[in-house]
Amino acid sequence: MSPRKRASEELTKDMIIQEAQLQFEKKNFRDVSMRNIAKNLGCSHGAIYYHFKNKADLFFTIIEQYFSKLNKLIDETIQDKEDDQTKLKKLFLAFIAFGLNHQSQYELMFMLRNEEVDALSQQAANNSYRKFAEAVQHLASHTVTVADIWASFLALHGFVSYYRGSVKKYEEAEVTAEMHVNFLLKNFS
Amino acid sequence: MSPRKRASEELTKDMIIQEAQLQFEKKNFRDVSMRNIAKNLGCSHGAIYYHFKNKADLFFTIIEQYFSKLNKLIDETIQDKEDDQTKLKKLFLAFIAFGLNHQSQYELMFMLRNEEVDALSQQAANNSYRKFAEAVQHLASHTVTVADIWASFLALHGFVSYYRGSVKKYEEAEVTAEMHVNFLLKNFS
DNA sequence: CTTTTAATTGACCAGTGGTTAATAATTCAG
DNA sequence: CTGAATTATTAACCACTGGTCAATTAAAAG
Repeated sequence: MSPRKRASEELTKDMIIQEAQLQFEKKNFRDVSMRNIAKNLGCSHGAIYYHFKNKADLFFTIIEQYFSKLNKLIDETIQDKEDDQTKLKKLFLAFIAFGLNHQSQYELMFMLRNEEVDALSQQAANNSYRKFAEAVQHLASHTVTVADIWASFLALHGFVSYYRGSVKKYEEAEVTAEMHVNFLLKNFS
Repeated sequence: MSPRKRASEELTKDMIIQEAQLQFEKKNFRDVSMRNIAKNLGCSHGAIYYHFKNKADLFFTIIEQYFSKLNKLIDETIQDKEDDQTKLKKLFLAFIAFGLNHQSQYELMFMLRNEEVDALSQQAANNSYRKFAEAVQHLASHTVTVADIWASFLALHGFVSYYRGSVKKYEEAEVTAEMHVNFLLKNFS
């Protein structure tokens, strides 16, 4: 009946992002469907494809904010007024907390390999890791090898990868997380 | 035309498992479709559902073998004729090698949470972990806490979780794997 | 006022896992 | 040996998925 809406009802990128983000907070990348986003926005799913190339494109746009969020988190941890050892511990725990409190996003950021937008996503992930690595280097008392930093990152990643799914929020895994981090910190003191 | 095949052409559980396994070696759980399995078997996909409750059921049947394989791997490592420290290192590397050489299977074993058959799969995973933990306990020179064993498992899991997707075979990540394991072993000597 | 451009729809494609009535081959019982 | 019960299979169907595209209409430009 109306292959174009009135100006007041027109769709914007922001509206789509907002709705997608809303659902993305409670559902996996795979469980959020373009069709359902469209339905909640009161438009056809085809309309979304006018604003975004594809699903990966839309969700990568969302994910970018979370990369920034993570980067900011790393920066903040370094600037804390505490001793380096404490800060290092906080950095590790903060990463885990981020991963477990943004599980759907973390999955897309560090677990899924998206054929399409992968290049961009990969770059952002590398960038975040670089920040992480610099922070560790800076906070570790003795000189640490890049290998050890990478190993500790993978270990944290392992924790998040495992507890996502068996836990809804970081708090539920807090105790175990601390033990995990203590294990890792033995190598940085 | 023929709602039942001649006895000689009848479908068996084994035939289905074989074909599914074949595809599962090269494709994800998600990328192997019941319909394609059926096509390659020359039957309709509905027929498979006569033999297996659903996709998860079929694939869990396959996965069971891989849990056994992993368990055997752990046992074999302990029985090696080497010093404990070497065996511990080999155990860690063997786990990584298993994960990276059976990526699709590893995903289903330790990464995906299957609503349906999850109880069984989870149990098998716990069982394998128990074996792993016992082996570590036995091989570690000093007494180690269960927390440390769990932490090291998660760290190995993190390595596999990361390198799956960026690597096709363990060999491609061998060097990095060794560094990762050395990092972990510092806590067990 | 007309033309151009931008945004939207809805039908469509090819694919997914899963269900089920109908049916034919096989097995079982008398 | 025959007829009934059982078993295995098919094909049509359901409700989804991501994605494309011609047609259409609102708005903007000339």
